[in-house]
Amino acid sequence: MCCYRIPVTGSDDEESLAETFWAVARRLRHQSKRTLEPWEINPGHARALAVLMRHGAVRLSVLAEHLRIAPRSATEVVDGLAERGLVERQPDPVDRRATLVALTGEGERVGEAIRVARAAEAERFFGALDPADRAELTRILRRLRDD
Amino acid sequence: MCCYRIPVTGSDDEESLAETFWAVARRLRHQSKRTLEPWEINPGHARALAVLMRHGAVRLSVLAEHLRIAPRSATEVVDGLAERGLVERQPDPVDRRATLVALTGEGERVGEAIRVARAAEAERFFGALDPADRAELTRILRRLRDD
DNA sequence: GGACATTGCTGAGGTTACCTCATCATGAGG
DNA sequence: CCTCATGATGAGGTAACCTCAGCAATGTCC
Repeated sequence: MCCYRIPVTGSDDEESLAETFWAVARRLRHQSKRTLEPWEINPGHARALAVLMRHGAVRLSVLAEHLRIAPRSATEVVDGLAERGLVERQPDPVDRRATLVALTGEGERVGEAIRVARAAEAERFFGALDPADRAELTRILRRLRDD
Repeated sequence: MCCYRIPVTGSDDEESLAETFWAVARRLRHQSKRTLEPWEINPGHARALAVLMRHGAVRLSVLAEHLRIAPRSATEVVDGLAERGLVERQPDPVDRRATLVALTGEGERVGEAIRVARAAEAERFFGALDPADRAELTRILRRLRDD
């Protein structure tokens, strides 16, 4: 029943703007994953590293806030990174309940390498656009982001 | 160590194009979730409904392909939708191993309602742009999607 | 200077949305 | 027919989240 239909070409593409947007997002996400493969690190861990690179040692709860996850979940992310020797817990000197999460030397090296790889990836991805289009896209996306 | 730094303003926004893109994606995703709330349906189920709306009754394995998930996972999605009375399994007349997944009357009503709500949502979201910008965005995103 | 609520982290255990592998029935080709 | 391939699903696993309860350290208020 119903099935004299064009065979599926591989993906659902209705030509709405939103669909196109998500198709691009999917492509970018896949590329991101590939970028992270050399370090065998997942996007969540990479995000945490990025936060620590930008903000230095922070309390676990602050890290959670940045990552927009529950503090309990941040505990697990930190456990994972600590296992790989990329971060370490330190006592917070001003509040002995709290623990600071800090990058190790190795963590900084890896974090920096990932930052560079990510920048190259973005360059490759958006490099399909000429500078004018890139500027346009930036302007339009900012408007959408800022409502 | 290292912490004479600017306090966090609330979110991580480095001004790269990729970051901006993801910020927009996040906003769109949240809005989508809100759109689906009235039907207490999650994005995965909504996607399945959309596939069925577009293609009619299809084999479970074909549905899985469209959703880009494993057939076994599609079984679960269909279970969920069947529980709510939105789809039903039918024997495939040409292959008794296969089962077709078809929308029920209720499923079609809900699917259509969601389609309309989604269209309105996209209109609201991208309505921040004037028609010229919208056309620009479409053009640029298509290029990024199609490499 | 207790008493008491609050805060920061984490153990225990749950949920969701996926996955793989094994099984079972059916179908298709030699 | 016998064998191999295929479609769905049971069993069981994983990743990344969550909430709730508990413990230790802190802050507050009389």
